[in-house]
Amino acid sequence: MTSSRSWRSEEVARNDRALLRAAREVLAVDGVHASVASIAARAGVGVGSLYRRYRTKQELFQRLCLIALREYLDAATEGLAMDDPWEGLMHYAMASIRSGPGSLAPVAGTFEPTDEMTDLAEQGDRAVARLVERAHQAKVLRAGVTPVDLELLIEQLSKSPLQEQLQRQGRTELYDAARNARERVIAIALDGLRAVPAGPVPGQPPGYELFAMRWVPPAGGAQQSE
Amino acid sequence: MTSSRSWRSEEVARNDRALLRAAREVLAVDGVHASVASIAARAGVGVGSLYRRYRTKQELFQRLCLIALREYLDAATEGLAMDDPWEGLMHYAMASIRSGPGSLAPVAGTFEPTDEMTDLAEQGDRAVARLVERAHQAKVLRAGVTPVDLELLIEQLSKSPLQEQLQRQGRTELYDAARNARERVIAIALDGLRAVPAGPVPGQPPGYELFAMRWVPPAGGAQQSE
DNA sequence: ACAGTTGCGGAGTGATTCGCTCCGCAATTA
DNA sequence: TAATTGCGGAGCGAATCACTCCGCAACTGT
Repeated sequence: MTSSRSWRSEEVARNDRALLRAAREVLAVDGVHASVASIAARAGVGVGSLYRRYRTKQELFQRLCLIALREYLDAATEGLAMDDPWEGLMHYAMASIRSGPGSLAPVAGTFEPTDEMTDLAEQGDRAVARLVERAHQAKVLRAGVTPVDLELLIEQLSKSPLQEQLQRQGRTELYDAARNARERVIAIALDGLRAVPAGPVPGQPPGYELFAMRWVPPAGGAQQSE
Repeated sequence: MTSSRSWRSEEVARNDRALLRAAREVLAVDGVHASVASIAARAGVGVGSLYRRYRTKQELFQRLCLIALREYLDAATEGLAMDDPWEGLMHYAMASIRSGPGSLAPVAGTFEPTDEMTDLAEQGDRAVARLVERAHQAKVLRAGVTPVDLELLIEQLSKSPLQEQLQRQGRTELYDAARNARERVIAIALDGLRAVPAGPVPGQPPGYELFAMRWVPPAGGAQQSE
């Protein structure tokens, strides 16, 4: 069961990645009530394959949190490794938003964290504190902003209600527009952290259909998962 | 349990308000899967009272959306009535965040909107467009920001993952700190819309316990609803 | 004082969905 | 061809869902 030469082990790994990605997406949309069936369906595997890898639903979520914490720490240390204080801070923020600790918020507090998890969290917090302090000393970060402010802002930006609704309704034709719009919103919000005025808003101005579509039920009838 | 000196009509109105408020809160936390039982419990009434006022769960949600749309339009027109373009814009943004159209996003698209709803939405959109245009002409709004950018930013800020988790775990002692922290985050993010640099971050710097508590399960054992 | 009215809380109900198990099957190996 | 291995998903008991119904308390008219 360890390392077999060349078998379908690569498909196994691929399935596992798909499973983790699907779990994070479904968790972001459905919250705590996310069902294992929908996770497996989104990953394109059967529930049997899910339960062969994770003995229970909670075990899968724990693994997810552990991975997110690792990405969180990595993002912070990478940011610290950068020379420019502001760029380092933004690297951390962007990566942290992307890895989505915010989307894991519904799971938080539902199980006792392992020692490894608390350890990773502490290391990450220390790195972020240094990141913030460095940016303050360079006068590029707005005065008064604390690490907690930054983390809460990141969490606030982690979710994407618009993209969630789009994928819930299966309107794939608007995915690109939604992603562009989301990047603009994130850029605007993060620029509120700047001590100096920001440049122009990046990307294309979003079309109006993104906002207008929200209230009308989907045409095709494709709702929920698959 | 119900002790009122005069006739119950005032209790009826009070129950109705509590019902609507509870519905919005539960909807924000649980999404589409919010159960009527949890809504009634949070409002402090029985499910029977809920169903006497709203024939079905969807009818309650529709009423909720209608109210949110009205508040949305009111906020925009009030903002337009103000003399200062930036203050008017911020008044709209704050009020819109508070009334929480973003927390209604999960319901959006699950039913056909009534004529009154589309009408309110169109009026509101026009008012917001004027609000944005006026702010641009006064050079107080960052160049390139469109009404859709603004609305999506507002939606992004409408949810409060931290407060949701706190109330899910029943940690009432941190409510004030969480509200303060949330106001700071909102202020920071909205300042990203400014053309000119912003002042200091309002409120007290948030304590670290707000972020540290997230991963440990609640001590008392009070979880979920009730 | 007392029958009538009104709105209340929540136990009960059938249908649905949940997490999870188990098994037939196809693909791979020897 | 026989053995092995991981796969998808039907199926299971338990839990939860939206919703109904009824006994009860608060209040009114006479």
